[in-house]
Amino acid sequence: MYRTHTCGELRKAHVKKPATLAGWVDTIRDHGGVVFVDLRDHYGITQVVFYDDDILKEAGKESVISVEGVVRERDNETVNKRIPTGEVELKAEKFKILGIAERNLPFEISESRQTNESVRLKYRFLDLRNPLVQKDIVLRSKVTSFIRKKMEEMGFIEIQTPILTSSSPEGARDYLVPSRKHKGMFYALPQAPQIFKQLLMTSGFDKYFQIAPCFRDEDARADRSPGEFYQVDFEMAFATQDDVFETAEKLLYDTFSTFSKKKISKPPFKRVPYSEAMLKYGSDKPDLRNPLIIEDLSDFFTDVDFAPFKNKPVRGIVAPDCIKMPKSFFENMLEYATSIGMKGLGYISVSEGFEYKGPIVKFLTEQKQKDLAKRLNLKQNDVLFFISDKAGAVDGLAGQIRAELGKRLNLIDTSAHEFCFVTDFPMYGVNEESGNVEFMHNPFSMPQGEMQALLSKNPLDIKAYQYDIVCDGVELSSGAVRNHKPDVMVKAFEIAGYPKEVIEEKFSALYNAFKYGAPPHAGMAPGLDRIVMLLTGNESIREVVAFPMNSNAQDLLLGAPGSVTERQLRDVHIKVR
RNA sequence: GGUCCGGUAGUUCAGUUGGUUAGAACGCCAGCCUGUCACGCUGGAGGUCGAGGGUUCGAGCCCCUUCCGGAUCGCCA
Repeated sequence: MYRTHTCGELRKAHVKKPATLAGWVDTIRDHGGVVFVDLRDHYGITQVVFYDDDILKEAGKESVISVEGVVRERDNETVNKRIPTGEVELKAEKFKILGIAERNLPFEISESRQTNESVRLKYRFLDLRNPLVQKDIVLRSKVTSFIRKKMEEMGFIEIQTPILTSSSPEGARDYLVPSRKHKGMFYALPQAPQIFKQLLMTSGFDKYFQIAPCFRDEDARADRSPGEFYQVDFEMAFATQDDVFETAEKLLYDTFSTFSKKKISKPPFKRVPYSEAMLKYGSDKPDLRNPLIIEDLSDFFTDVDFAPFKNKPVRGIVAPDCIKMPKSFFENMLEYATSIGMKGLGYISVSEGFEYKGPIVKFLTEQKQKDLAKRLNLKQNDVLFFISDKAGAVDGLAGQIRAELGKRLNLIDTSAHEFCFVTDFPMYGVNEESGNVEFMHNPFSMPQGEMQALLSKNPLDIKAYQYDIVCDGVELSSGAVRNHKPDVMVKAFEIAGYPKEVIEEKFSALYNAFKYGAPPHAGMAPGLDRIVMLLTGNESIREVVAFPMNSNAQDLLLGAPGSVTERQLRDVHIKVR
């Protein structure tokens, strides 16, 4: 028998009883004649006492041992209040080495999080021994299990969809798998189970979900794994956008309030139309914990003789109490503005006695100053920042300034999680290079107004039943009410410049299925990795993945991607140039 | 593919204006130590300063090329 108890288990009640523990040697404190060993396993740490200081010569730190002994109460002065087992210790009588560890570890286990990431990933099995690293993976498991139960409670059934499939209508680059039996043909790994879940709806399943692996061959970011990630993918038949929102609210509110100590925004989550999000927050994934709001001041400057702003899109952000900030704050903000491509960052500060100061003031008449104060409800000690650029860029820049001001002025309430739905995404947009009308997002979303809108409206004015769920400025997922009507689909594609044949060829499965009677359906797919990332407060998504690839899409532990044999290549009819 | 930041001991980092034998902490090794809990004390080993080239009497430091890592834009819901 390797153990009778785990290393997190022994308490005062076990005193004087025999026990056998097994685990990793965490630290050794050798006092000559008495040796203290912290023995660590998945469940915790227990102190083991040896009275022979030669006994551990063989097994150094991180070796795996099994120790038989008697549980003993610790003296008052020697109780360790920092660990749950700290009131007792195991007096060792016999021990066995189960797995010896090399002496020169690549890093100290307890400090692995401070170690260079490529070293951590190469020795991920050691990194994961760090309880602080392991606990995030454990939390992920609990969250996954909770979500599964929650979805089932709400009447969803989990169905696995194929991993070896063909390309899906998402816009990313596919991972391709060459076919052995069909020379020159390829499978694709699913970017999402999009088509399959819509086919399930057409097949008569009512509420589907899946903790689904998704594969996209695109570059990584801090909050985006390269290659693969998991979505809580769900779809509902006979459902409206509001039905989906209600489900998402229940799922996310319950999950977050169960696993986070922070304040969670209560359902119903705020609905922010896309156009409003872009104007007020300068982003389609606004962080609502940031109280700053962007104001459109373009019309205000039409009669002001200041060339950089006159007849240009102008945005303003009022930063309360910002006047107290030192000169360096304004210099640093200007530096930041320049670094994101702005030509400058004008501002007006409202100092004592409502006196306006700042580089822009001299261009404003007294009346204009009054108008501005009234319009923006300016208060003493406010600073008003101006952002101006061409129409396509100004919102994004204002959004970045808003985020940066929020951060530097410490305005973001980090004790809360704020959810919102961004709704009413435009169906179409204009490609800046070609000038052509294109699908802005998923081409399979239902246009608002359906056929009538497609026939009568300017394509650029047509909105889609397409939405995102955003938490703290992190996009968790997008979703949509799907277009389940073949004729509307044909027309929608026609507007984006695709003939009917394109649908028939590239998306034949869905198109054909819908010809045999499809229910209206809608869904979304919150990213599991991002949910866990928010819940654990990690900046990097790699902290919540057991075996993540590095940002260059390599698995440093197993060595993927790696080369294969000539034979393997021949089997799948591949010749590498 | 572009931009920015970085690469010095096993790990995390310091390294002055270009100037003697490149340092610290932790880890490792040896010795001492019977109540520590990140034990302590004494001593020791450990370096292709990412690689290549250049400037110079002299390069960790300056220049060029290149490789690697991270962030970010493009890309991606």
